[in-house]
Amino acid sequence: MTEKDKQTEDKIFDAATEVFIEKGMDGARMQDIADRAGMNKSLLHYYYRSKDRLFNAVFEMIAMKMLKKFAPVFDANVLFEDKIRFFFREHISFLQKNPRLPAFLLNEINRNPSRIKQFMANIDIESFWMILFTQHKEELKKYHITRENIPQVMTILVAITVFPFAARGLLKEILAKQNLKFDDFLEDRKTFAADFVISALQNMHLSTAEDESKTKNHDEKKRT
Amino acid sequence: MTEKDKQTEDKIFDAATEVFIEKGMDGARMQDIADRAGMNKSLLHYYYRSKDRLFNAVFEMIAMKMLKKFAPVFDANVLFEDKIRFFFREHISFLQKNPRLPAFLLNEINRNPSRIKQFMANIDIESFWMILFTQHKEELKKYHITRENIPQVMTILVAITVFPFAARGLLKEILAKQNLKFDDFLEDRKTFAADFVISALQNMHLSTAEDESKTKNHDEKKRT
DNA sequence: AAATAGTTTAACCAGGCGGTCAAAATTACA
DNA sequence: TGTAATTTTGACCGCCTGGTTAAACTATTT
Repeated sequence: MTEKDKQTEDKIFDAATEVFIEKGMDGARMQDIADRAGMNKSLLHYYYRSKDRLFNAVFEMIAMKMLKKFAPVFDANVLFEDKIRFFFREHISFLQKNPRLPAFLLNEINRNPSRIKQFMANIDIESFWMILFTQHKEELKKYHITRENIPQVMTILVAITVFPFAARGLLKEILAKQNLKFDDFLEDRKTFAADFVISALQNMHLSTAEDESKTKNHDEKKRT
Repeated sequence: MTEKDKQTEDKIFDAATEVFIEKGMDGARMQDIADRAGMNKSLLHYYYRSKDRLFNAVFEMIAMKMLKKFAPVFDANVLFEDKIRFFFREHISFLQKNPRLPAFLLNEINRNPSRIKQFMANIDIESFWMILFTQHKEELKKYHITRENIPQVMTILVAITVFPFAARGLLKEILAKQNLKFDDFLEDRKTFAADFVISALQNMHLSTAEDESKTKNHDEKKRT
């Protein structure tokens, strides 16, 4: 009866995913998950042994789901600027369909940092930086982006897409006061963010002399 | 003995702040707070009645602490670009001293969205937009930033500063693989982020023709 | 059809939780 | 100093939690 097996096991998994995302590991209740799956609480333990193991299964699946979306960064023969446009368009679209994933992951990682290993076990960061740097060596040089600055830029990219979802409730409310809708905001953001970042990259060498020596200089001159 | 009163009440509050930031509302235990304050658990109820009220006091204080940092945005007679530099420098410095505040606030708001009111009760968003727009009308026009795009830009600013702290554990690990230290990353970010954003603003009109008509014209299929 | 193996259930723990309370200790006041 | 008021304590309570178990139920095999 493997058929029925998978059926109930999946029902548990799906219900657990819902509840864990909604309430978090600490706030979630096994009884709540059982109710939502429409079955007896003991079945959760029959298939997953403990709350911890059930949560880990859910966490692993969500982490993978999130990480998979970064794969296109490795595509060869694509201009850096096109990757940026593609990233913002696709990643924001993905998060529109899964708006609670960022907050879930960030919170659970902060709550239990040992899960970072679980999250990073499936990615090879070193080769990520390598591929990115070698694939776009010329373009990055043109932008005056040094090797040490790549993380700064990448963090800006991720921050711009992820943060609005992590602060979703707050941002919704703030936008509403200006008669703006969150969904319209996101739709605009797909292109605005790309234009913004590309504009910054193309022109950073004009507005700054990126020497460390300049760091604390307050008086700047008027622009051209 | 109002002196001793304040003393123990503050000890409770401080211990509660620690524990709530560390474990969150759901994960925090009254006994844990009492232990950390070095007193009997009943005293927490004597001074704060319930876990809920104690948490609310802590949440309110942290929300205010965070919001106060946005006040300089209202300063008159300061160039927009200088405000941006000031913002990144001061806000990142503030968060370096309070690195867990963003994750705490974001999580608790997501977990219980009704707290948004509590968070926003102390700020007047409408006049925030108004002041910002009128104070920097000329500069924003020069940047080709329309009224509707201001939230996009502001969200980018906040995202760039806050996200690294919300994803602190993860980012630390990622940077370590490139032999970079989180603190150095933040130090660099104070100036890099400012240069990046200002560069973007100064040159967006060059790289884009920001007509609304263009916004949705990418050769993709019609959206919903 | 009977025995076997796998699935689902209800009843039931032990421990931990937020919260209460009466008594003890301390302080304030006359 | 004596007494009233306040602060602090430990013992306690009812409830909820994750988890267990034996029995009931269902499907599979012979």
